[in-house]
Amino acid sequence: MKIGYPCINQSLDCTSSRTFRLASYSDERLIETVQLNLTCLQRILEYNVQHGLYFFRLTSDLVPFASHEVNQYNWQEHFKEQFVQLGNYIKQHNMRISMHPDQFVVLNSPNPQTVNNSIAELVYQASILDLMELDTTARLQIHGGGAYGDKGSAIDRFADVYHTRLPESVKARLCVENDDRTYSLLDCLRLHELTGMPIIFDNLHHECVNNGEPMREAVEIAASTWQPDRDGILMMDYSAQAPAERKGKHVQTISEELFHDFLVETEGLDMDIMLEIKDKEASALKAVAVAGSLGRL
DNA sequence: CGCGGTCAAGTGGCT
DNA sequence: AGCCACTTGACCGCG
Repeated sequence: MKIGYPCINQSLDCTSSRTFRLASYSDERLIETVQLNLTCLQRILEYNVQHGLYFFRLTSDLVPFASHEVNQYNWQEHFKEQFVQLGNYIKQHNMRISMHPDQFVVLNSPNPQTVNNSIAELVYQASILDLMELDTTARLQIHGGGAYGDKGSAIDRFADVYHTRLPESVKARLCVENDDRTYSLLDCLRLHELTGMPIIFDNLHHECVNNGEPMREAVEIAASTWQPDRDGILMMDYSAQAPAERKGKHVQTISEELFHDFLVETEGLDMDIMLEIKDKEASALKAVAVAGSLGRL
């Protein structure tokens, strides 16, 4: 079991998510920003290794405007060697990597431009993992998208785009995550049947939207969609409901007791856990301690 | 130099 | 009807 956190490290004085306004775009600004982001990413990875955190989500902002037409610069070639070096470090330390394209990536949108933009963004994010020469256990996670009043049709449209529009580089890494209002675990299972994509499981979203599956059974269902030799073991996002906040809002800091209970409930199941908790690596470190005390690491 | 409005992109639920 | 939340705030103009 590997434990990690997404995108941002709050203990270091750098960010790998630097960007700039579209109006400020220039190739020079791009090169400068990507250089800062990659340098910081290396520092974050080193921090993670030093602290036993072997799962990490790369920010979508590593290369600003990477899928926007304003950016025609061949950053892939310019930073080729640095991506290889980062990938080597990741592989040397046996780290697991994911990326999570943001809410604008919607493969089943009725708007063709939205679909085109979404595919371009997926191609960009897959290319980051390819440039790092990571195997297909490094994944891209997206949600099912909208329902548009007819979820069955939306699911079919997703599968059609998957088969007819996505390049192999994306299909090799894509997985679908149950969300907190539209696509339940069973909806994702339908997408899995139609495409072969594994399902990345989110426990908090499952608490928000489900079809009655107990937590352990839900984890088992999601895990069964992963082919370990090709996809790696189950990836999951773990969070807990922020008390007295709207449904689905993530807590500020981990409850070690709740996390302990979750691990007990899923005893014997192998998975990598991404902590979607506001205070980032602080909670991840506590989670590592809890998992270690249960002999799960 | 710090504050705060705004930023490429979508969707749906809540107030 | 508008706001908010979402994997993650950061940029930049203005006072």
